[in-house]
Amino acid sequence: MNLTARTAEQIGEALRRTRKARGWTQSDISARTNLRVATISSLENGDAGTKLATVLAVMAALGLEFRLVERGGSLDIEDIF
Amino acid sequence: MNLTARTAEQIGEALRRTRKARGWTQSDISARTNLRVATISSLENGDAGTKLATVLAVMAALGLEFRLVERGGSLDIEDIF
DNA sequence: GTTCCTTTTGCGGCATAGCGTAAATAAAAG
DNA sequence: CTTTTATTTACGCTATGCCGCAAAAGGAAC
Repeated sequence: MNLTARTAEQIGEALRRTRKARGWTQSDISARTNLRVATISSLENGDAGTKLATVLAVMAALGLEFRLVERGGSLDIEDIF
Repeated sequence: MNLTARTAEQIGEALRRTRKARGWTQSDISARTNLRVATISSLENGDAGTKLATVLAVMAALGLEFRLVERGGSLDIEDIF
């Protein structure tokens, strides 16, 4: 899974793929975050107007965290081994 | 540098540290992003209401990108070598 | 002290996120 | 196919981001 993101579209895609990998629906995320399903939908579809708080809530629900890395920076160890 | 972030405060801190490491001012970022200095300030101080577009613009100006990784996930290769 | 640069805070304004609710599509299951 | 579930879109609403602009506060150097 490539979870590198420089755009809202890439973040939305990564969140949707992670959610599906967990076997969850947008409704499940909604229940865990108190965000509306419509808000999750908008985020997954790449709305750059989404608030940081919303992104972080969904990330937390999915068990994800951010790493801020240099563009073209070090590879993740799992990309090698 | 630990650039792992789960909160707006951690993202703001990481952005500020990266900016300083580049020897730049908030005004420099402002010029590169067309965001106000006040907006950069707010973001660096951990305002979770900041829009994703704003975060991404500052990240791009700093030459950074996101990686979405599992909490407690794989280490960055530079943490080993 | 003063000067200079940087960061933070405040104001009025416009644009829009996220809310509740609901309906309309889309996709999956039977 | 029909039924069920999932996702998207729309309405009116309140809250707030970001804007320009400005002033205040903080920090470093002299």
